[in-house]
Amino acid sequence: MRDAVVLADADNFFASCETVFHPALRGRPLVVLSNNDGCVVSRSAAAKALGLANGVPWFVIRDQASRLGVVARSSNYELYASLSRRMMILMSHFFADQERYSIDECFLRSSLGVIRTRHHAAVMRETVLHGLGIPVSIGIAPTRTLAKIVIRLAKHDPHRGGVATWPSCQEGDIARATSPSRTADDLLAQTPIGDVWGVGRRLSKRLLAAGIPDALHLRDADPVLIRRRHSVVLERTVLELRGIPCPQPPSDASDGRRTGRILCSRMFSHPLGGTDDAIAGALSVYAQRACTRLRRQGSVCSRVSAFCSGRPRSPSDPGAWAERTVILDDPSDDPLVVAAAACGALRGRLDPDSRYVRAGVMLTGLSDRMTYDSTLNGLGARRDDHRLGSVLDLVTGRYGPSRIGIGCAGIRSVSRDHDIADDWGMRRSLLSPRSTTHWEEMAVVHAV
DNA sequence: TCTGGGGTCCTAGGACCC
DNA sequence: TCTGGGGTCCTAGGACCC
Repeated sequence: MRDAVVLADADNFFASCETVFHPALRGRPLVVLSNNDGCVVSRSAAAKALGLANGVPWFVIRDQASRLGVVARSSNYELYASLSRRMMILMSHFFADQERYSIDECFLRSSLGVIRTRHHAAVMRETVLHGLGIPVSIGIAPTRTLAKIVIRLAKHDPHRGGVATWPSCQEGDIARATSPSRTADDLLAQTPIGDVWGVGRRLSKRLLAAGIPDALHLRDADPVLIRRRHSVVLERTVLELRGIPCPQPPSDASDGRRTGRILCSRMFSHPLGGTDDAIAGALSVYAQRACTRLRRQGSVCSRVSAFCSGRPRSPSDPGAWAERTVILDDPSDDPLVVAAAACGALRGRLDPDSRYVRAGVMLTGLSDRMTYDSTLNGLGARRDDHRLGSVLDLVTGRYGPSRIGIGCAGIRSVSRDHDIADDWGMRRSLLSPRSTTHWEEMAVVHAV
């Protein structure tokens, strides 16, 4: 008997999280906004029913939305990350080999057979709904790509109770999913090519032009030809659509798993001039955050890149852009070293007449700290810096990111609706309480 | 006036090595 | 005069994901 892929994906995750401690919001049109309250990134079912789209700038629809009684919230990352962790832990008890694919979805593996897998999945869904208040949809299929397709039925067909299984393996073994099935073909034919997992805008245009308008046509395309004309990635998608699993390496970096590079970048709450000291302050803060992630995954970096970009003034104007990479003499995870490198990288390279709207720090050339420490270079490098980083981590973990910092990122004023600084930091004017991560914002329950 | 952030993999091409 | 071949590693850029 073949194993089944179980895909669990929270419904409208950010919007659902907002209702957990505010049950009065349930059923109401609700949108969650990106950083700086920029654009819509999550919508409740009622907001979707009103025709509000994802990705729309908030200032464009604000008036219309308030007329329609839509509630808006700033992104409350602390709350979402905390609820995500709890949701993942709950689900990890039901099936093997959980892989957290993103903040709101995970893949699991079941060898229980189709009927028991469905039952188990339904219990898992109820457990998360009642234990956490987050609705989750579940797709069961022989491969990830098919699970991604069938989960749409779970989300949109209310008769399915939030769980959908790939047609043709309803009753029997998951392996039978590879045998021909009218309903499976119908489902593939109803899936536009751009909705297939791994096919983005560019690729779907090319495939449409090549006479492949939907998932069914892609499944029946010649894999060799697809590989030659497109890529080995798309060839794998063809095989997965045929029910043949093509394993992918784990992609998730949470829980300290290693990633290949670390990027920390943000838009400013308002444009900053090229001579503004605040830019160095921002780079220093981002460098320290990046170092925290670096230490969490037990790595050191050998390259520090800093960049700063301006807003285009016209469609033909690419906007101001400054970027430089510094190579460290000794790979490091020391916030002092990395912040100095990031700030130094752009010193004197910013245009005084330009207005900048975003800055970022990227760490690359990552290697395992223990392995590096044991090399000849590592033995020669100063290693007494670990303690500073660890202390920063401890203080930040306990008192929040605004209470301690080095250099330009030193003591800053603290306000709830500005992430770190009162000048350039993220604007979050519609932030809900961070009920699970901040004592002073804990939910209050009244007994009557 | 205002439009997110952080990852992944693949490919091509150059440097380098034996 | 004639000037190899096969491998690895690294990087930049493109496409995609949530």
